[in-house]
Amino acid sequence: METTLTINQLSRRSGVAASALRYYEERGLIQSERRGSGHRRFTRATLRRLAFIVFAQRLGMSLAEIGAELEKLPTDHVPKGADWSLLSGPWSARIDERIAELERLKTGLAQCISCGCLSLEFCRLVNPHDKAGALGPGPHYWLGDKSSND
Amino acid sequence: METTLTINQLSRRSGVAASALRYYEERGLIQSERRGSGHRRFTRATLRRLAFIVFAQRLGMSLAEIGAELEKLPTDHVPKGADWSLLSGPWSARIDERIAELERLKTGLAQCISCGCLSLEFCRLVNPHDKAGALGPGPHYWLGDKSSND
DNA sequence: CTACAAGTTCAAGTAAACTTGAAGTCAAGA
DNA sequence: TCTTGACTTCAAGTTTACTTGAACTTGTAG
Repeated sequence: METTLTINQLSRRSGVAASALRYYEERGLIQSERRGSGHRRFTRATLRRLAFIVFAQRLGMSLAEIGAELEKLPTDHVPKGADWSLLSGPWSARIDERIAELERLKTGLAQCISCGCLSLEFCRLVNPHDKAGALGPGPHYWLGDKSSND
Repeated sequence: METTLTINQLSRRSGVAASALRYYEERGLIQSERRGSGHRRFTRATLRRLAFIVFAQRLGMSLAEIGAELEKLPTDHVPKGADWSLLSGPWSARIDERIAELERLKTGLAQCISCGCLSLEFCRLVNPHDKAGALGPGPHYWLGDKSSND
């Protein structure tokens, strides 16, 4: 039994389309060795890397951000539990923040939207610490105007 | 004092770019009256509608989905608290689901990814009830292959 | 040896959610 | 009246994350 995987094997095992895998490789998120013919071979460790990528996407991260995170993994050996754990601390915090925001939204939905008090106040709900920024597509900046005098 | 808002006034108050407001109007998410000149005038109620739109986007909904939700509001009068409340029930549930997923992800980050047990198992974390589907961009289907015999 | 499945590259297409630019019209203060 | 600044439309461009198709090569089972 071979210890490496072809692109379609990896695709089947991970659920990520082969075209996406090629794309990820092109973006530097995963790596492969090439056979003489040019065919890719992936190590099984790539499965974990992919799990992390999918995971992070569900958290709303862009591939660019994910790539930056993955660069924190050591390159001198195959990353193991301890290496992944290094990432997981900040990530738990990240998830907690997101959960906290959702809780605020939920409260706001009940109180603020339904009662009719709503206008600019809503911004504090969505983004209480004024860090409008790279939040993906969509309007990025309730609270964008600091000196609102109208 | 005018009771209606120009597009730039609405933009400043909502934090949503004027170009985005035109786009939303084109998509039917908001409405405006037109002056003889063709200039748009928005009612203040539009602010609440916008708040809802931004809110929903933060929950990861597409404009199409948001539009569908907004259609549930009555058109025979300006929606008030009670009307918005009608939407808020299902929405709380929606938020709760999302929070639950994040909790699962958090657990999984600690246990599954970092310990090394990971591969296909991860799917159950991301999508425990096998409803891979329209989850936005990204690989949609850990668990996409029911009959994995390799 | 011959199919045919599986692999390759590269360019172009897609979808969502906007933004930008051009070219022109309208409104308001000095 | 003149001159900005705000507004209009419409077409085209942008970004992210891929997918699709064409044209071609490799690998393998019979």
